[in-house]
Amino acid sequence: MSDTPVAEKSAAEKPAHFLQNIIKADLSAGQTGAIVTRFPPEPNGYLHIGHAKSICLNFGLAKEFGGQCNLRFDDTNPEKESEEYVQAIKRDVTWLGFEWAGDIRFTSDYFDQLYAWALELIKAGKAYVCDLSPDQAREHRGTLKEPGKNSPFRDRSVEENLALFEKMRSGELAEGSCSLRAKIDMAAPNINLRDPIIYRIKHVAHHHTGDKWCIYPSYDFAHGQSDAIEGVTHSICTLEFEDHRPLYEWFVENLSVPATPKQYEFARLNLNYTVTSKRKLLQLVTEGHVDGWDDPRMPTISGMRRRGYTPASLRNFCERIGVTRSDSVVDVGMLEFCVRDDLDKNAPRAMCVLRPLKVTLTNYDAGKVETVTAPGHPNRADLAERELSFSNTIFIDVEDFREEANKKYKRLVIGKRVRLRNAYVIEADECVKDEAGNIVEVKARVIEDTIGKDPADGVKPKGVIHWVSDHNHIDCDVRLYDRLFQDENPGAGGSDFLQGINPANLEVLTGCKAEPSLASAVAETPYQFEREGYFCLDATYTEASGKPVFNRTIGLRDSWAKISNQ
RNA sequence: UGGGGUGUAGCCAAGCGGUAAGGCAGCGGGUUUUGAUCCCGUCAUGCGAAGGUUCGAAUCCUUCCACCCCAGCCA
Repeated sequence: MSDTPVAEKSAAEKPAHFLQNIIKADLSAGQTGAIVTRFPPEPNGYLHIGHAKSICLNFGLAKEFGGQCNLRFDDTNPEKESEEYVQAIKRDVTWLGFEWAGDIRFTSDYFDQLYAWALELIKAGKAYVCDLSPDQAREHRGTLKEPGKNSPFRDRSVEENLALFEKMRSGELAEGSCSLRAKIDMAAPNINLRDPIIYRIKHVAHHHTGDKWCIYPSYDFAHGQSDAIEGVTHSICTLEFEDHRPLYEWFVENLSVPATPKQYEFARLNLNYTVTSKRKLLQLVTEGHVDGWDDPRMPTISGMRRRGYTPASLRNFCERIGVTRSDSVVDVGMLEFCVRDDLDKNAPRAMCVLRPLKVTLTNYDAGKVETVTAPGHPNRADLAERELSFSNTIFIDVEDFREEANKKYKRLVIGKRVRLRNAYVIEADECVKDEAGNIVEVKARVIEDTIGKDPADGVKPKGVIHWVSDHNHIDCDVRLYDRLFQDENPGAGGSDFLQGINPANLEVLTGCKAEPSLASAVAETPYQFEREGYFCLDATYTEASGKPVFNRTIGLRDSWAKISNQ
């Protein structure tokens, strides 16, 4: 699946989006040689589905146009960042199927150069050390409608600024006591141009540079220059950075950078019934609403991987939703379609009875065991067949038996026949109940010579159900995941997004019975449990419980649910 | 008129002056040893609104409306 056994549709017929058009134009105008893009996450959390869109875009564009895409950690704020996140991000990008050009890059690798450029700005009279406190700086900044006021420290001499900046660097000054600002225009209608802070004091160790620095460049001062250092031609980010573009360009124009990268913005991905803000995801983890960043209910890449989503399905999803500049909210149904689409084509089939009901086949010899073979996939001859043991005691799902039912119900009913998938047709005679009236066993008969053929008497079964034999099966637990949120837009209108959590987002089933082929299941590799959905062995819970635990990736499309609910 | 953006079906999205692609969802039907898959059909007299230009406008012009982003020493 991750390596696309069934080819992903080529994008040949898909119309080009605006970034592809821009690149085509740049290329044909000789505007650029091979393009260079970059995926620049800050290592302050785990990657989620929204990042997947950015990853597919940046790496996809580089691949499509024969260029390269770098992986750069935008690590300018050590307070929130950590090595754990760096490792998780690398793993996720790789898992998604992408390979970055050369070594991993860190913005912090450029701190020396960035510092030199700050000096350059000071010497050119284009930056100054400002002693305003954060609160005072805010007051001077003005508002959205009113211009700001110049800082009283704006006209310090180059020499004084140089000396002060050196004091900032050497650690003599306290955090917040001053900052380095670019001297642009306090009356600019674009607030980002009102003398933005480009270096601040943080007496914090950095996960990558250790204690070397106690001043750190801001995002704005680091990003464009880092792009220039790496020769990035097309620096693609999300719409909220649109207002930063003039500043991005200001630095590129006013500094002796080796290249002139250009910034382009696209609309970030929004998915209904889920949240993708790092703050909210972090809260779900820290408050224990889920079991961790890789909980299968999380929209993180690691969560989706553990859930059984495949790299190809995620890539296909990102391809289908398109790339535009208009805000939109994609229906999760679209994601679910892509997951099912890939899994249906590639997942081997197996049978697993989630809620077992014993069926005794009264006309089948008690000691007899027959081996029946079943295809690995209904239309994939390349997937290995599996062997099933058929005996006189089997299990079917409680949902697949009723004492009586109308014609719409195509499963086992007393006096009626049903096909056991890959095996015999059986007919139910009676059921046994406990004192509480619960059905605990069904007694049925096997219709002779019906493996691979219809009953000789011409009475065909109405439906097909799955089963597992008592003689040979494995016991397992199954976790049925549903959407984490029941609200389409959790937290809408300023409400607490946690109120939108779906209380039924997980149902743990114990005592499930799976066919023997599942004993060799490998974690995170998908199976279709026929008539139930797609499942994969969990990567974490297995060892703890002693029994294998299967995660439901997603159920099959279920038109029966519509019929039975009406 | 603070600045910057965006409006095409329930959702995503093509279209760039020649008479509204495609996908998801939905609906109807067919095949089927998975109520799955697959296949067929159907789904905008309409492009945020109103005017205007034109033989012809989603595409050009004007005005208006709605929504999103920006006032971290976060990214």
